[in-house]
Amino acid sequence: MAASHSPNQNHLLAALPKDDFDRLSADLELVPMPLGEALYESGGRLWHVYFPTTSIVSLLYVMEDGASAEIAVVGNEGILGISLFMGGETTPSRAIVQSAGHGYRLKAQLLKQEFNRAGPVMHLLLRYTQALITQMAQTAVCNRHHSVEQQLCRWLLLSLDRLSSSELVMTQELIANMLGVRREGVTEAAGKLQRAGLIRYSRGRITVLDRGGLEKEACECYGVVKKEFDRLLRDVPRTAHAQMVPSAHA
Amino acid sequence: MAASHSPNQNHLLAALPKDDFDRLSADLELVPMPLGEALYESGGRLWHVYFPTTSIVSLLYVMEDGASAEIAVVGNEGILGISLFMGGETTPSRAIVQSAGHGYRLKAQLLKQEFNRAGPVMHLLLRYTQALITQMAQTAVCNRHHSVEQQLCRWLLLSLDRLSSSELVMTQELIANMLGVRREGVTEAAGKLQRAGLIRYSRGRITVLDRGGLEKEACECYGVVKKEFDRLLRDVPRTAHAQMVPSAHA
DNA sequence: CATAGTCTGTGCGTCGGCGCACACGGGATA
DNA sequence: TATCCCGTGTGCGCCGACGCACAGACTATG
Repeated sequence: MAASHSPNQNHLLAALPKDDFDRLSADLELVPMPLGEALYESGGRLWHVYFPTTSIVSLLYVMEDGASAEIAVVGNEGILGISLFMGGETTPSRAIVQSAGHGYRLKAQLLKQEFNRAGPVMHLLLRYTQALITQMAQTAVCNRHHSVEQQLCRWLLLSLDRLSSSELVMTQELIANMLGVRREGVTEAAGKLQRAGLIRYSRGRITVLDRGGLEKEACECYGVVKKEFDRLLRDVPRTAHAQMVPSAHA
Repeated sequence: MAASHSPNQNHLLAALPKDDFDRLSADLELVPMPLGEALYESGGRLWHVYFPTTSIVSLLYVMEDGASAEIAVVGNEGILGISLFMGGETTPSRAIVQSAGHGYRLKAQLLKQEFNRAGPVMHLLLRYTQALITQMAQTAVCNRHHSVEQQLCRWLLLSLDRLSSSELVMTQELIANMLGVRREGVTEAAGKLQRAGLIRYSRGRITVLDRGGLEKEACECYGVVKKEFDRLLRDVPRTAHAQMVPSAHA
């Protein structure tokens, strides 16, 4: 598919003031982000930051015994690699592409320079980080108190918000890994949602039929996080820079 | 007790370059932080930031139905009110004093000014925030996968690290609220630890007898977080400013 | 010393999630 | 078309945590 790509598809990039954006745009590199790719490994160095456009990436913590849990999800609203400008040179989490698509990447050094100008770019990045923190915290509470079914709803909604379509390409096994629960638990919860007419799925394709219904089934965690993202990133000007980066892809 | 107080007891303050510290020191106000006090309410505005010295504060998320969970703990290694400089004017979490003591507070406006100088103070605060993020993320995973007993051990160790003594003043009921579990669950876990000779307690006083033993019982989460804090805040110069703020307290 | 209030111990029944095992079936491949 | 594999459905037994109820036991207070 020769769909047109533009950095504007990423909300953070789109929100940059024109001159900041212009300075960076030549160095933005369009990259495909295939399902399952690991952008960062736990403890690894950060060579690039990524601005997803049509992909979704999960931040995972993996434990010694192999058990894992998603602590946040990043899509076209955000950026991957915050620990770069927060000060640690490495990231403690894994970043795994959870929904294939594209994104723009930027050399770590360049983003750092930009951040250190201490201007609008910095403040935008910090606000986004604040929103991400909220998501992590809410995930912690959700893990403590809510049922697999509620969490599945929350997770589907978070993914939906970051995609243009209402179909997710995603096996139950993968979802289980993200949520840190059993695959069978997901099967059961998903079955319930399907019988209720909220979703339909088969072999790795999930279609959301009734978004409102999902929201009612989900725990409050989804709403809290969404509201905070909206609040923190709402009043940033959606500049929508006119020019397109010469999309140097296959 | 006329114990001497000094801003140096807070690691972040102690790590400030001398001239930055000097600029702030006159505005640092020593305040008592009694057990149970709420420094921030969820959604409230931040009028001050706090640098605990001898107290410990928990960041809690409280849900609609009243259930709660601690997402991070802040003691003399840190600062409360990070959302101030991250960009949100409000904080989404409650901050409750979990262990009584003292701390220094600073008017929000002043810290913001300092942060906006975009110098060492800013970088120190961002590094600390990065460490805090790690703690939150690890808490999320811990909530998902670990038993009440393991989490209790982790929690005791985190508290211990932030106190000079090995005695915590803390009822099981309170601990249960922090961990987001049943009080009876804490009773059971604590009983087990006591029978194993790791701790001793009665009516709100917990004495840690065998720290090494606790570390063995705890899940890896404690170690991961501690290591990351050490890594991120290790190489900050512990300047230990000579002068004392005229401690204007009762 | 008596009393009240708080903190801790303990014993239920219940339930959600886990780990395991295996059956079914659609899609791709040969 | 025959075969294999992967994704999904389902049925166990098990265990940890929950909710509830109540019994000691220590402390503070008058």
